[in-house]
Amino acid sequence: MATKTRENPVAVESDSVTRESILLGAARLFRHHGYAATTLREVADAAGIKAGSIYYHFESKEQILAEVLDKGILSVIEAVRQRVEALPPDAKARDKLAAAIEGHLWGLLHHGDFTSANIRIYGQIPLAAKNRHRKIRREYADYWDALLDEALRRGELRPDIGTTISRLFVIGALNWTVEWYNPQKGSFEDFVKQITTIVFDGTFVKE
Amino acid sequence: MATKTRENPVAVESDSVTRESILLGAARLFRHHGYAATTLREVADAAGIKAGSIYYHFESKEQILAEVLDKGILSVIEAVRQRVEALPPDAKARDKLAAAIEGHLWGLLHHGDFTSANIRIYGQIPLAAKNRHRKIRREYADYWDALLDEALRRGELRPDIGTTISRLFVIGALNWTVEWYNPQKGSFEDFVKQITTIVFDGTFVKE
DNA sequence: GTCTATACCTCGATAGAC
DNA sequence: GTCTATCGAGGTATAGAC
Repeated sequence: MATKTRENPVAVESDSVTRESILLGAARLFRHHGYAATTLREVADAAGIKAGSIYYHFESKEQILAEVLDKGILSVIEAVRQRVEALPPDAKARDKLAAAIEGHLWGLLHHGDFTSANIRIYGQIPLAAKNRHRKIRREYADYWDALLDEALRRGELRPDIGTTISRLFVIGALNWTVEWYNPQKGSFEDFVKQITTIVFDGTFVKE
Repeated sequence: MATKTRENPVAVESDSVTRESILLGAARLFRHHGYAATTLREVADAAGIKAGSIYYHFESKEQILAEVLDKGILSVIEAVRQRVEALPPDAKARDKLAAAIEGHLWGLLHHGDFTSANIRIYGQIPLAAKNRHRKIRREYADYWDALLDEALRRGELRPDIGTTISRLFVIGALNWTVEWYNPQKGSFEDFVKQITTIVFDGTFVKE
């Protein structure tokens, strides 16, 4: 991930170890206590420094929030894109969506502090932070809508359910798994398989 | 809802208008800003009184939190029980679960500030508050597990997916609808029908 | 039952030494 | 690059008048 704060011509690197450590600690604290309840003294503590030192790396608490939110959604987007684009363009919609689901779950669950923080606190952050983050969320939603529209055109998706409601329901359901997924109760692969089955074919047996 | 703070023999009524107004305002503020970020001055403002006056009705901010959380989940539990128990005991599992889904969505979406506050902030509240609220959550989960187990025994539910994972996935997905449901885009009945279809039979057409 | 006034605490952020 | 010290603002909660 390249920095946004400086624009050096060569080898951009504001990613010091301390900086990353601040972000990770902040993500974990935001996830479990919320944004407002998390103090910069706690964040500093988690990173092994004192509160004042944070301001060498970040301009404000809100800037930390912005980067935590971005890291969360970008983890997911990157994993999804990677898997979907590995398929041939004419692959079946079912296979593309399965790849998207697997990618979404992988990014979500392998960066749990960032993704859970994003999901949990997005509805509660200052309006300015929300506005800044809205665009990337919109882009990710559009990506899914395109996948679902394609599936609908090919006759693979139920025509009696709108693609918008499908997308909202499915992404919401997937996102919430970060609240209850337990890696000790079976492999990630099995988990993905079960979730994908429910999303595609439901919980009931076919008649 | 009867009060918990007093135990009068007859006609328990600590539910003054002001008290209810404080709870509703607090629920809305908790929902949109989180628990820690919400100040008692704001809660008082929403109720049309001054901050100090809150302490005539509540012992502390945490007591307000506890009552908001309870109201949220109890709205849902009551609606679900009502609908399921209106069916004959030998009704098909599919019908019982449809009733449970409809009840869950009804309670959830008709008390949005309380239910959304509950869902959004549960992961972020002080540990003491979490411990106090855990029991009722467990009871509601057990209720669903019993419904799903019955459906499985009757051969209506997919045997290749555990009832625990089904319950976690379905309740999580239903809960998240409070974040995006828009009553202006179609009737509640249609909404329930579409959600129920996805949960039972999935998003794809049957082969 | 609600008010005003205030005690006491902790927050985000800044300044300047090292 | 991190520290200590501190500012001003705003938090929960309490006390006592009305």
